[in-house]
Amino acid sequence: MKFILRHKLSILYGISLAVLLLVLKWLEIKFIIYDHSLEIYIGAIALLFTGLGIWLAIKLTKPKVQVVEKEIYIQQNGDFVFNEKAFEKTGMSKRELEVLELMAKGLSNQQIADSLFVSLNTIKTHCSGIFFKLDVKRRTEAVEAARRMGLIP
Amino acid sequence: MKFILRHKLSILYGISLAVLLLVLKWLEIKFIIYDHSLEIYIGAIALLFTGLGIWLAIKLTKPKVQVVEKEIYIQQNGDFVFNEKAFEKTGMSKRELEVLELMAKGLSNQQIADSLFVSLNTIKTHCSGIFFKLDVKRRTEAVEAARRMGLIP
DNA sequence: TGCAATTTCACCCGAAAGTATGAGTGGAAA
DNA sequence: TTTCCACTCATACTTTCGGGTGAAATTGCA
Repeated sequence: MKFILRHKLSILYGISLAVLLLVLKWLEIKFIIYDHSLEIYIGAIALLFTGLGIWLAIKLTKPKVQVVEKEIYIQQNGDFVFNEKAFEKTGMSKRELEVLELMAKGLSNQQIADSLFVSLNTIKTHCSGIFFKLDVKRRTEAVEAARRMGLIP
Repeated sequence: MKFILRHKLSILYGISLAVLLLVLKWLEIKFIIYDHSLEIYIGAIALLFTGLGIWLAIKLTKPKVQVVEKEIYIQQNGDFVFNEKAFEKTGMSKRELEVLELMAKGLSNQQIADSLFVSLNTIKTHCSGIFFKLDVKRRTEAVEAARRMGLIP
């Protein structure tokens, strides 16, 4: 069933061609026309006008535009205060905090590297430092911990 | 000039018909076919396949997708309230939400699997579903998006 | 100027995450 | 009863992450 739905148009077109051939066969019997050049000629006409129809439809019909509304959720929490004390307690450097913030936004190490114009290896090093200082193992854990400590909103 | 531009399509179609007639005439001379039913038959074929072409084109042309971004503001006042509407809009299942919550706590896929007493592969499948429905690529991104939408605290 | 901390980068390797595809099961709806 | 969907699990593969280690370059401060 899936196959039929997926190839609906191909199948329909195939059927159309089959019908055309049948019509031609019928004509052959009807008029006892054995000159095959007529069949070829009719086929050419059919193709030509199919093309014409497609061209006409494309030119005449207004371009179909499907408007998709994408909702963007924006959180406005002005009540975030950076916990300076907690930050100092971790012993994190400024650069590490920068990386942590980008990490919390969901960026990959490569994206963070590109944002800060440094190499991927550098970001990895910073990550290791962050994980060590926050006493965590994974980036998601780090983000969770940092949020609880008030280092990021 | 204006007239030509305005009636471009009509003119072209007229020309097409004229060409068809000429072709028919040429055939009449060429094959000395005096049976007018053939002309009628060819005309019918032409019309039929023009229609087929139009129908095909209409069916085949994909609507251009235009994404309109709609901003939704959420005010966060201290304590967390679950955004039911946003949740329904994502189309996520209950199970996926469960996985998302554990994910946001910083658990690894294996830990989530152990918590929910299912296999690691199952969690991976759920993760893929979550990422698709939240339109993100990574777990950290998913957590960020879910938090903004008010799905998790 | 010299030292310490920070920042930068590199390489290797294993673990974890994520993709793609297919499939089986049970419950609810049509 | 059939169909649909959520949930489950699997295999195979690619990409990203993170650990370990070492080492330049830079910066800030004594």
